[in-house]
Amino acid sequence: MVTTRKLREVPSDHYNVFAKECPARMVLDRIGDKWALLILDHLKSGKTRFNELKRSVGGISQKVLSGVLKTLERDGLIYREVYPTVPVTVEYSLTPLGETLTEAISAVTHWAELHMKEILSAREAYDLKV
Amino acid sequence: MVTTRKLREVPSDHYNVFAKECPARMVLDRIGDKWALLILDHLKSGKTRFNELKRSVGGISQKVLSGVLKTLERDGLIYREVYPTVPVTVEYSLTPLGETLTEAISAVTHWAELHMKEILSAREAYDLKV
DNA sequence: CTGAATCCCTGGGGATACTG
DNA sequence: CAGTATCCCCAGGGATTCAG
Repeated sequence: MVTTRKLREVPSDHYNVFAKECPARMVLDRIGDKWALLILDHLKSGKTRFNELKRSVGGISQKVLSGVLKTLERDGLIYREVYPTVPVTVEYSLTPLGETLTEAISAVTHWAELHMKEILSAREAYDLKV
Repeated sequence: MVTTRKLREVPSDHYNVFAKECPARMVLDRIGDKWALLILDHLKSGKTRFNELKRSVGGISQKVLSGVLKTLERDGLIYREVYPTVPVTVEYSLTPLGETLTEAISAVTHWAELHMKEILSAREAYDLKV
């Protein structure tokens, strides 16, 4: 989620990108945070349980993991299945919608891999000048 | 930029997604924030000056705008051209690299427009159950 | 006009302890 | 096991002012 303090006056003649109705904003808010993409990526390899996810993502706190999972579930991107074993078992997995999203995202990650070096060298060049 | 407090122990047997070398992380950090995508999008329509950008984006402070522009320039995604007029004129525009990125991103924004309704109705359904 | 410098406040998210 | 509840810290970013 992106931080917005007060959301002051937004010129009314201009498409309000903060509105829920802005699709790009909506998706970016979902995948732009520190963890969501990673979780989605791990779920591509199949159903995964909470602690399993926690371990494989690495370095995420329980609070944050459960929070991210909740919003992803709310948006219909992942399933959450509870099995009444003892102790309880919960499995997360991608919904069809979630799968199409990971495919769309792969365009960006692919771009990233392809152009990483250019970015890195651009940074070097920039830092030298400064 | 994503917030990371201390970057504790990350299991060493696991690909460190926080490392600069993780391309996805790098790009997401660049476009995942509140403004970068918007700016990139506005720049698709051609060279734009600072205040022009500020107005058309709407609601962004000068400090933040100049900050985002700086990191985008540093990563080789936008050009910054200074004309020694008086008062000074500065024009920003996409580099070829920046253009390819906006194209990659469009896969996601297109997905967003396509599936927005599904997400919205998933939210409604979820909120009813809770 | 284009920023840089300052001050301030908020909420994301880390650590830890506790439940069903 | 799978979370919830608390506390706390700090970087992002808003508002405002100053400068080349």
